[in-house]
Amino acid sequence: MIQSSEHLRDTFHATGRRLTSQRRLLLGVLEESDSHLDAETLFVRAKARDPDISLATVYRTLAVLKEMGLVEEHSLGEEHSHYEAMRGEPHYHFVCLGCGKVIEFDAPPMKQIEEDVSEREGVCITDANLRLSGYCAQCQDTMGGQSCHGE
Amino acid sequence: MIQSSEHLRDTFHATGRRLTSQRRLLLGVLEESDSHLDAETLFVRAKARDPDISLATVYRTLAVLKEMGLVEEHSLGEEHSHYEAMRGEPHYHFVCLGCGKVIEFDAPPMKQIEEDVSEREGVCITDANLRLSGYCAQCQDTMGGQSCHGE
DNA sequence: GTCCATGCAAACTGTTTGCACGCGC
DNA sequence: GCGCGTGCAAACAGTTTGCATGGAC
Repeated sequence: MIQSSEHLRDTFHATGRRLTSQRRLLLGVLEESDSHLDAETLFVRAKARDPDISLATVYRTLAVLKEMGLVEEHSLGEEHSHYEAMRGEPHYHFVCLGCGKVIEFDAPPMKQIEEDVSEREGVCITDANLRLSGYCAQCQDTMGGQSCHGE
Repeated sequence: MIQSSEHLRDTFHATGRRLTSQRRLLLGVLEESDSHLDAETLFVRAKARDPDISLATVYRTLAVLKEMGLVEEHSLGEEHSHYEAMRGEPHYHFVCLGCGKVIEFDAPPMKQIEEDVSEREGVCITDANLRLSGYCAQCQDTMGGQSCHGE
């Protein structure tokens, strides 16, 4: 969901917010980085360009961007949150328990699951979060594959 | 995965661990409770029966039970973790953003998704975590349904 | 008797907040 | 200039850890 600078300003304006240099910087770092950043990493990378930016601003900005739908928050490693800039198509994550690598993928059958659940339970679904975990190809090699499945 | 007391002792023994009264108590509370408990709630309920139990023991025990596969950890409310006793069949969760209610459901198409991903990406999947969020039937009524979907 | 498990309190991590100043508009 | 956004430091919540004692086996 990368936007031109003017459009971006409007987007902020529309909700009574201001487009500050810090917010622009943080959005930039998020969009440049293909991977999923945690707040600390985002802070470090932003600080490299603006040494005065504070961690509190990172958290506050992430909250704002999330509220505006420009950024998504994930609990990938169970521990702390990771954030990524929205790029339109919904997608899900596979996390390698060996090396921490994250693979994104789409899963068309999810539509079906959502429909089933929302019909059967009478709920309305606004968000779907799917996280698979296991071992990536490299890690399986490294470990001799003994970690794959319980059997 | 409810076990008899003797079998339970063996299960602990097999990994060089001991079956203490606290561990038995915590497992009991987890199994009795149909819902998903956070550490604090589990602590309070356990404390009602054994006023001397400490929160640290709750956390240490949960870590052990998780490692033994007797208990599962979920990040349901994004904030802090929830735990539930394993009951065999895998299942997924819907969380109501309005009232926090959790609905469990099964989703057969998940099998297909797992196969697709593991084949396409060459990974081996050991765990699948699916969390849908939205609004339950009651909350939709209460709010006049204006919260359902973006449209 | 050995050694794991516990209780307690202090430490730690990730995140949030109060306040005075600064900057977008 | 008004008011949101910022930096800083302190507060906070959830979780972990060091240490001496207690209990399982």
